[in-house]
Amino acid sequence: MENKAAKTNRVVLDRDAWIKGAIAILAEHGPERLRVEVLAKRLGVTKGSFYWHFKDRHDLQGAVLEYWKEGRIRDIRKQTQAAPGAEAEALLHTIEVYSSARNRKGIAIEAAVRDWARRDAQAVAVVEEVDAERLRCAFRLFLACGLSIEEAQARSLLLYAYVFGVSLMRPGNFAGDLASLRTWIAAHIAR
Amino acid sequence: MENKAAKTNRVVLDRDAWIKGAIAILAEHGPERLRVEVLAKRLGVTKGSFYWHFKDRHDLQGAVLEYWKEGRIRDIRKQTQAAPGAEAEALLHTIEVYSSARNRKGIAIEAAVRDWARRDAQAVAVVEEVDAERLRCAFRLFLACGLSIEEAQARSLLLYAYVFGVSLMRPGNFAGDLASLRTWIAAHIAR
DNA sequence: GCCTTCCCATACGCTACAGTATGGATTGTG
DNA sequence: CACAATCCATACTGTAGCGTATGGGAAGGC
Repeated sequence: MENKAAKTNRVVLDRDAWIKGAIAILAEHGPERLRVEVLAKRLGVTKGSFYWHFKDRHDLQGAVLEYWKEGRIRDIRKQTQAAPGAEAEALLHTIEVYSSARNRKGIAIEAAVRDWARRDAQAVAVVEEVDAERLRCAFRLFLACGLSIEEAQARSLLLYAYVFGVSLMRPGNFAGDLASLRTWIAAHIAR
Repeated sequence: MENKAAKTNRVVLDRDAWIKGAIAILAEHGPERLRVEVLAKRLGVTKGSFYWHFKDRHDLQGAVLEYWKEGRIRDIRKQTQAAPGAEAEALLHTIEVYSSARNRKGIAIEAAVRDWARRDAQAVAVVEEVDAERLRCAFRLFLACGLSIEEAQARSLLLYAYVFGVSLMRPGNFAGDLASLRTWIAAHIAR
């Protein structure tokens, strides 16, 4: 028979599908709520399937962290690559991309992993690697803009910390025109 | 008998003791791990005591949030009060106090509450009130330094976001002399 | 067609907690 | 001393979730 996928609708998953589902739960409910049975129900299977693909819950957690780390490192490298002479623009672009709220799910995952890292050594290691890579990328851009090593370090740390801060706070009704504030700040950091 | 408190060592608690114990758990293990029985064991009693002081777990959570909010608002007002002409110093002092890692437990609680606010409406309200008050306090200082309303808003947002960011990331071995970087950044924000 | 491999379902025991019911001990008050 | 109020312990039910054991259906190799 050539038409096979018609009748039973049997769901067949691979490790990657489990990891992506796990990350969705991570974004919505945090690392503490990442439960095997809940995830299985979300994917339309039972946990009998889970324990085929993973040794236990901890196995899944490690895979999720690794997956997230790879993606973040790929992303920051892509965002900060700049043609010679265009480093200043790349800096502003990076600030814009990472501090804007349009990437809501990404920010939620980021916050969840960071929260996770307050109680799990493996998560700590992953977060530190990602932090280090992002700082290096920003640092290189500032250096290419002609700044001294010290100032490049200081500005990249300021940039990174600021971007994190805004993503975690709730400016609410503090200022009428938040966008123009952001523009001012980005210029002040990157100048 | 006049000497009574000798034998049984009976532990007697009030609502406040439960709240403080709850905050300790919050700092160490996060809001998700704030469980009635665990807290009771930590305090050396059973949950029979808990349900005398509190209606249920949610009742405790609300009390914890309220307690935290009051403390944070008191603290930021105290830290940002400045004699006329000393506002610039007060700004640097505020940055120093809130971004230094010496207040580790306070930062842990802060992070836990903020994490909590990603899933609980009541926590959201509390965090927003605290954020607003802190932004107002910084804003007033910048205004007193002679800045325009717009720039005062931008700088207070930058200050606040930066302070948050550093408290949540792990600079690790990024820079040799982190302290001097911080000094540079503080000056750059407050200047 | 048959058998092995792959992938998932079902059923089970176990632990951690939330909340309730009830009784016991201590303290204050007349 | 008697008695009520206060505060905690014990025992119970019910739910959520982890991990395991085992069986069953689907797909491909022979």
